Amino acid sequence: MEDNELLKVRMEKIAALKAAGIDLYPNDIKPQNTSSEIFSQFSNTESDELAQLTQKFSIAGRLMAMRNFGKAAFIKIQDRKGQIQSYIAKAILSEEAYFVFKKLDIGDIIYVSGKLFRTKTNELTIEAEELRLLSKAIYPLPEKWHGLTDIETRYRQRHLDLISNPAVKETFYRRSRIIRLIRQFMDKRDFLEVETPMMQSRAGGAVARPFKTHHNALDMDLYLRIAPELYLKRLVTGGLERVYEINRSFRNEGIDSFHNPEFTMMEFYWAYATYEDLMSFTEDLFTDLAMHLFGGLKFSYQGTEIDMTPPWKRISVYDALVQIADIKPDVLQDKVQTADFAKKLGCEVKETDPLGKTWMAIFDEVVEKKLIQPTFVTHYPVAVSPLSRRSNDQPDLTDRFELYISGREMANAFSELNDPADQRDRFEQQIKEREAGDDEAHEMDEDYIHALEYAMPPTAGEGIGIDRLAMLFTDSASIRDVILFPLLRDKASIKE
RNA sequence: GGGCUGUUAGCUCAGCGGUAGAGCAGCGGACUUUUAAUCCGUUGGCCGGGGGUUCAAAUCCCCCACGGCCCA
Repeated sequence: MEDNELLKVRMEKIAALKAAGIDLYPNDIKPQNTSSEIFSQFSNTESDELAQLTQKFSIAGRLMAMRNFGKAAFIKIQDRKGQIQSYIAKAILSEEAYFVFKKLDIGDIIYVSGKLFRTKTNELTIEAEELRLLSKAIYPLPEKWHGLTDIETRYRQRHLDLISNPAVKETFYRRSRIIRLIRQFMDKRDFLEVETPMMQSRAGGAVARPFKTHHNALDMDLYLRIAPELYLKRLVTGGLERVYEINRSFRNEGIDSFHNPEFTMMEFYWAYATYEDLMSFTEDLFTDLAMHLFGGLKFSYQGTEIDMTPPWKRISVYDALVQIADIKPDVLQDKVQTADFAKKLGCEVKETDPLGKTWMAIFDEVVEKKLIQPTFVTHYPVAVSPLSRRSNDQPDLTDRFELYISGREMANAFSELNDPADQRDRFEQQIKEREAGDDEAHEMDEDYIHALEYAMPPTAGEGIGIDRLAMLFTDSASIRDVILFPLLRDKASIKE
C-alpha cells in the first residue's frame, strides 16, 4: 500500500467501520430490481400515484455520485443496466445505516431499498429506508466529469473504463449481440456449431506466421492455430456438410488499429454450395445484422455513410487492377512489367514471386483502401489461393472472393479445392515459396490431403473477421475498442 | 522497422530555463429535493526512469520504458 494521503483516509474509514462491527464485504444481500427495470415500469407514473405505492424496491451497484446536504443527500447508484438516484435522509435511515453512509466513498458497492418517489425536479428516486455497504473501495475512481480518457489505462484497467465510460459497456453489449445474431442466422440455416483444435502440430489454413508452444508430456512442438479451416473441412468430409465455428485464431504479426494477435473469426463450410452462393449468403447475413442493429441498411462508420443495400458491387481482381489501379491489360500479363509497376509503388517484390502475388501486392497498395462501399472482389490468382478451387474457364484464377467495406477486408471465401492431386501441387508450390524465403507460405499437410482422398463434397467456405465486423457496427476506429483486453506490452508495475 | 507525438496530484489538464499550478475528487465546516449542487476553508507531487548541458531543468540534449497516430 502506498503512503498516500487519499489511501490513509480510506484506511481510517475502514478502521472506523470495523470498529463499529460493520462487515466491509458481506454477501447476504440480493437486490430485487435493476435501474432500467424501475425506469421502464414507472417512467410515466406521476408523483401522487407513486405515493400510493407501498411496494419497496432494492438496488445494488456502484456509488457514482453523492450530493450532500447536511442531514440528507442524493446519491447515484450504477448497476449493469444504468444509474438510478437514491435519496438518503438521516431521519429515515437507522442510526447504524446512517453511520455507514457517512463513511461511504464514491466507488463503493452498496445496496439500498425503499419506496419510489419523484423529486421536485421530477426525477424517479428511491427513498432509502435500508442502506448496506457491500464492498468497500480502497482506491478512488476516475473523475466524474471527464471520466477516464487515458487510452493506455483504459485498456490495462478495463474495469475502470467500464465503470467510467458508459459507451464502452454499450460497445461490448452490442458485440455480444452481433455474435448472438450470427449464431441465430447460422442455426436457422441448419449449420452446426463446432469447436476444432486451437493447438495444432502444423499451423495451416491461412498465410500467416504462427505462435509456437510446446507440450511437455508429449514432448511435442505445437502452434496456436492461424485458422480452423483444414479441420472444418475434415468435418465436411465426415458428412457434417454445414459447419461453423466462432472462435479465436492467433497470428504472430504486428499490432495496429486493425490487427490484434488474437482475434475472433467465424469460419463456415457449406457442402454443395459455391462461392457465388456465399456472396448472396454474405449479403443476407450482413443486411440481417444491419436491420437488427440499426433498423435499416444505411449507417455511418467513422463519418462515412455505408450503404448495405444489395446487390453489392462485384469486381474481379483483374478488373479492379485495370480500372482502379490503372494498369494496362498487357502489362498485367507480363511478369517483369507488372513487377516494375509494383516497385514504382513501393511494393517489395522478389524475382521469384509469381505474377499473381505481384498482382495482389499492387491491389493491397492501391485498390483496397478505395473500396468503401461493400464490394466483392473475385477471382484471386491461384498463386495466392492455395486452398481454393480453380475457375473452370480461367485455370490461373480461383473461385474466390474477398469482401471489402470501408477499405478493409471483412471476409474471405471460396469454393473449396477438393481435388487431392491439385491440393498436393498447390502445397508443393507453397513449399517452393517458403524455400525462396516466404516464411508465411503454407506448409505441406499430408493428413489433410489424405482426408481429401476420401472425397470431400463440393463445398464453399468463408471466414469473417468478427472483430472488424464489430468495429463496423459499433463505429469503432480501433480493433482495441472491440476487444476487452487487447494485447499490450508488459509494464513493469501496475499499481494495485 | 521509420517518422511525428504523448507520459506533471487519485482523475482531467495548464505550465515549456528562474520558488510546481487549476478544476474535479479528498479532508474540515454550513446546508433536508440536488442534477458537474452551492458557499467558506484546506491537504495532496521522485513533473515516467536514467544520464548530460547550465549558476539554475518539469522545461534544452541523449538513452531507456510504456502508449497514441501515420507510414513500411
